[in-house]
Amino acid sequence: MDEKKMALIFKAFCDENRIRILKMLRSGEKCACKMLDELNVTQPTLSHHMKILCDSGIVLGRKEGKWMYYSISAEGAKVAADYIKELTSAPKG
Amino acid sequence: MDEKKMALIFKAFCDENRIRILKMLRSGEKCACKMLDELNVTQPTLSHHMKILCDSGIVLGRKEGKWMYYSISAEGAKVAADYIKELTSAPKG
DNA sequence: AAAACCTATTGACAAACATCTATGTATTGC
DNA sequence: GCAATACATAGATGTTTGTCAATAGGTTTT
Repeated sequence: MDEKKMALIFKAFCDENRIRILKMLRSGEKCACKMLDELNVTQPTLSHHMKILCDSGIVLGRKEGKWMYYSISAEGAKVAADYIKELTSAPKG
Repeated sequence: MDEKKMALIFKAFCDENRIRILKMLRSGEKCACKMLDELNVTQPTLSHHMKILCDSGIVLGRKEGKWMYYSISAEGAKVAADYIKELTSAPKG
C-alpha cells in the first residue's frame, strides 16, 4: 500500500479527542449523542472526528432512525496493527 | 497514559514522508545523509521529521562523528502496537 | 402539520504543520 | 588553521487541521 493511504489510516490515532472517542468505543457500540455528552466539543466537531475515524476504516457507523451508532471495526483495527508491525520490523516478515 | 501523549506517539505514523523513512529503517540502522539521498526533501526537512520520530520514541538516534545514525526502537514499536490494541479491543484485555 | 430532536454540512478562523532558505554548530581532513 | 562536510536551528510561508456558529436534512413525537 502506498504511503499516503497508510498515513491517512494513522490520522485516526493522532488527535487527542479521537483517542478519547476510541476509548469510549472499546466497550462496544455507542450513540453519537451519548459520546457528545462525555466530550467537551460541539456536535459539528464530533461529527468531523467521526468522519475521519470512519474514513480511516477504524470505526463503523450505523444509522438507526435519527441516531448514529458507532463501533470499532475489528477488521480496520487489524489493518492498523499490521501496518505498525510492517513499518517497525524487518521486511519480508 | 493520557490521550495527549498517546496522540503524540502516533504522529510518527501520520505523515507520508515519515512512513517512507520508517520503511527505509526496517532493514536496519541508516545514516541521515543516505536517507536524504532517497527522499525528495531538503536536509532541514529531514531533520525535522527525524526529531518527530525520535520524540515519539519510535526511532533512536546515535551520533558518530559528524554522522547521525537512526534505527527503529523495538521498545517504541512495541509501545505503539500495544496502544493500537488497547484502543481497539475491549477494556481489561 | 408542527415542534423537537439528532446529525451532517458549510463557512470562518486560529493553531499546528510541512516545507523551504539562510544560518549556526560540530567534526573531519588537508 | 581552513575548507569541506553533516546535521541542527531559526525564520518565513503556504497548507492542513481542529474548532465553533449557523444552517440544512432527516426522523420522531405530539
